[in-house]
Amino acid sequence: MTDAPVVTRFAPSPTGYLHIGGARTALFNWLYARGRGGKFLLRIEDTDRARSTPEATQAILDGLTWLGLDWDGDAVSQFESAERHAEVAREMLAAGTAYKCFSTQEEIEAFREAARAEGRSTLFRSPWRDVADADHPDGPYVIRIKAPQTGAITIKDAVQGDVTWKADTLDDMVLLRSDGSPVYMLAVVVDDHDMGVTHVIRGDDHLANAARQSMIYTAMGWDLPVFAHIPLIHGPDGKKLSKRHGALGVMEYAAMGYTPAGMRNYLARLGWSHGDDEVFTTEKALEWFDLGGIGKAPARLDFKKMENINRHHIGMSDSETMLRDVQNYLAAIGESPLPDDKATAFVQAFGQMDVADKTVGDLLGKFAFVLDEPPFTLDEKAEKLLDPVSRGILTQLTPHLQTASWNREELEQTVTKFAEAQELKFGKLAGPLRVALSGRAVSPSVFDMMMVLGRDETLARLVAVDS
RNA sequence: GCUCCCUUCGUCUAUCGGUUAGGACGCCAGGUUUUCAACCUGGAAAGAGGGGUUCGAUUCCCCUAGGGAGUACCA
Repeated sequence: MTDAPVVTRFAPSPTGYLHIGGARTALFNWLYARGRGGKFLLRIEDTDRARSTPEATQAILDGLTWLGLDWDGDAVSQFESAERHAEVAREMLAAGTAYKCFSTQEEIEAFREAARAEGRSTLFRSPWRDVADADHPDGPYVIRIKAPQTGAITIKDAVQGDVTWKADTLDDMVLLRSDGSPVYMLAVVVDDHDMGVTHVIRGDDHLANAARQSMIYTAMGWDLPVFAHIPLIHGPDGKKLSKRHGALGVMEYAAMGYTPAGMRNYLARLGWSHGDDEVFTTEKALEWFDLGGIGKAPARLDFKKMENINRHHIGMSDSETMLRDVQNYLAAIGESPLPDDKATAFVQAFGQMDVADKTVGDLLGKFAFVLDEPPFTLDEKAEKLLDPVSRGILTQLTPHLQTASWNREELEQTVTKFAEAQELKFGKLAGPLRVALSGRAVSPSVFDMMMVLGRDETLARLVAVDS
């Protein structure tokens, strides 16, 4: 490892929400930089004016924020540096590493068609590459790089290893369009250089671009960053991610009840490994993450595993974090947040109980007994459990609880003894008791609920079912 | 078409020339239980195919097949 401070960046195009693949790319960059005391920058690649929207930019920022990935400084707009990009193209022109090309798009298209028809390479060879200024016509032109025509270009990739292209398979790409606007390939390189980016960690759909980009670095005499092209994420069916199966925005994952901590863990584990470690905190990920642990093959999304990881994180979560996740979850599904009193009740209850659910939604269901207001409306199952006979039995149980001291051991003893005295299996008693306390047929342990509810509320709920 | 990348249980992965190929999710069986879940025990389950190199290949090389990406005056 180098001693120079690490600078990474995440550079999304603001054409939609932050999807799961982008989120993972951002996470890898964040982990790498933050784990080494470096900087994590954000650059919005908004040079495609037609497709870029401020709403999308905001959605991406929101997604990153929800995931817990913070960036250094303000997100910068690539479009705003257009003048600087053009300046570099002109510098290259002056240095002779680029040239003006007056071929029209029609000419180029015609060339390519002919080449295709004859089975030749479709790489365009501009006739203007070596034409002297004096012989230039007075018309629109693009600036093209003078790509090397012999030899080979090798980029060292931290994930893919050395990747080599023969020079004759690379063409003189356009740097500056005829309207004077920079092309993406130029913009990224200039921005990455100007921002001091030391490590470019991005999807491997950019691997081929790296060869082209390296020519610009070389032409300008700039140091190349370390490249790390990570494989894309595929849907559960192994196909490229699409809206049909999981190319959802991260906020939709929030709405499904995944927590940021769970997502970070799952996403980190998808395509990266640290031995056999599966469930780990973000602190550990920061400590362990490195480029060498990234795999080369694309990984599929597995919701079952994601749920499992999420469950562990809900189990590990502290109350305050869990409350924040709950509030974000409610916002994501379009419901109003818990009001203060319920939030407090939730925090208290969560702190007292040892719970772990797959999703925040499931968790909330578990805490319905503390969040819902009695009297409860019972569903069919609950109604069945709380039949008149059961109500009568609960009424007999109440006085025993009245005199019990309120700790879990004694409560268990009291209830168990009572059941024995009534010649009832404990399960027979637990059912009605559960319904009385929670209004539902499914709930946490009845003793957990009694402890959380406290004596007064517990007794009140028992009395309420006495009819 | 051309260029480049990828390929270990169903899935995510470990292994960095010598292992009974390990773990996790999921699945199956059994156990536990106070509902749901969880939990415990056990089990089935993998090196795409073919050639090399080597005393020895999952591991290194080549070919094939199958995936993927790029090939723009898009990003």
